[in-house]
Amino acid sequence: MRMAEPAKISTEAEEVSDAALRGFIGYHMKRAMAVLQADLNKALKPFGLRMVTYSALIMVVDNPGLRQSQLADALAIERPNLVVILDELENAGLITREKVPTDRRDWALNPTLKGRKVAKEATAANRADEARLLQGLPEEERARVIAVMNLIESGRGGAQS
Amino acid sequence: MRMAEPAKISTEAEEVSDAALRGFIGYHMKRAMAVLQADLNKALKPFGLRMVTYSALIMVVDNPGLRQSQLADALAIERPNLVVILDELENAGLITREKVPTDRRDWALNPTLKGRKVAKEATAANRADEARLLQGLPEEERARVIAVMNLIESGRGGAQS
DNA sequence: TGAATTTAGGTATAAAGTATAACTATTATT
DNA sequence: AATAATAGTTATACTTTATACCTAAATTCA
Repeated sequence: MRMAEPAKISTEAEEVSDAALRGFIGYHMKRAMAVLQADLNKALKPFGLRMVTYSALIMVVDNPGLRQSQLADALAIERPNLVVILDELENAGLITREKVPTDRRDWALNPTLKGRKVAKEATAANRADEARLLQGLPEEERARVIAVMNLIESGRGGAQS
Repeated sequence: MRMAEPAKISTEAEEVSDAALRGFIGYHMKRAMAVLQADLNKALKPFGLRMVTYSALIMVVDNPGLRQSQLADALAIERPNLVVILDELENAGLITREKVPTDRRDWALNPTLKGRKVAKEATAANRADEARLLQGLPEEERARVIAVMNLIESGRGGAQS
């Protein structure tokens, strides 16, 4: 057997290719999410909202009276993390937390008038932003993508050990 | 004008609906990404890799000799954050950092034999995992989703202030 | 009933991801 | 030669996400 020669080491990489990674749908999703999230957060800034606080606000507007743990479940957020999000919305005067007489452990979440107004305006801004990002993608195509996202989401947790 | 009566406050939310949020493609993407990321990380654990370290390893295997800043650009990672990722791969014996004689500021990244082997195995695991998540989604549909992800990614940064 | 358990909201804390400023060594510019 | 620019790095901070634990209140059940 010959003496080991040093392995041929490339030291020039003219063209960097991510072709292998592009074979994965997750790679594309992660990159697209980064752009989308930065973009939406920019659109939400004028309303003093982030993506998470926007989502929470919309849920409170659409489901007045819901409890924090219901909201945490619905948004797949851990309860401790939801606390600061709701603090933020409450301090901004967008929602209220009110004791529930029938179960004094609970707090009912309700939107304020301002909360409803801001939710409406922020939703319009978000829609406009997403429409711009999708650049006239046909609705049918959009629905198809959403269906695949739901398919992925439903496949939760089945990885082999 | 009448005295303000307390607004009618709902305190029972039987069914929590996220219908409004489901109108946004970003909402579905975020939820799907959370599942996909947790799933892939589980699949990568046996190899001592995370999603980021896997991506970096694949890039080094496919582009031997590339520089750290090229890699940072390709993966859209900030240089300082890449350092610890490469430390991790180097400490695991999967890649090497070698001084480049022609420019002594540079470090050329190259995979070790073990790195190539692990990359191959981890890629197979990832592919299997993604296939399971997509549950036999036709290739054409998959390509369609990727095209939309690329469309979103290309729309970077145009939000109105 | 009273004791143990569960649940809701909250605090504290940690790990991971992401971003910026600034430093050293080296190379390029003028 | 002086200045500027670049590669890698360190330090740091902010955000996101996760876990353990605490209290008050309600529920279970023996």
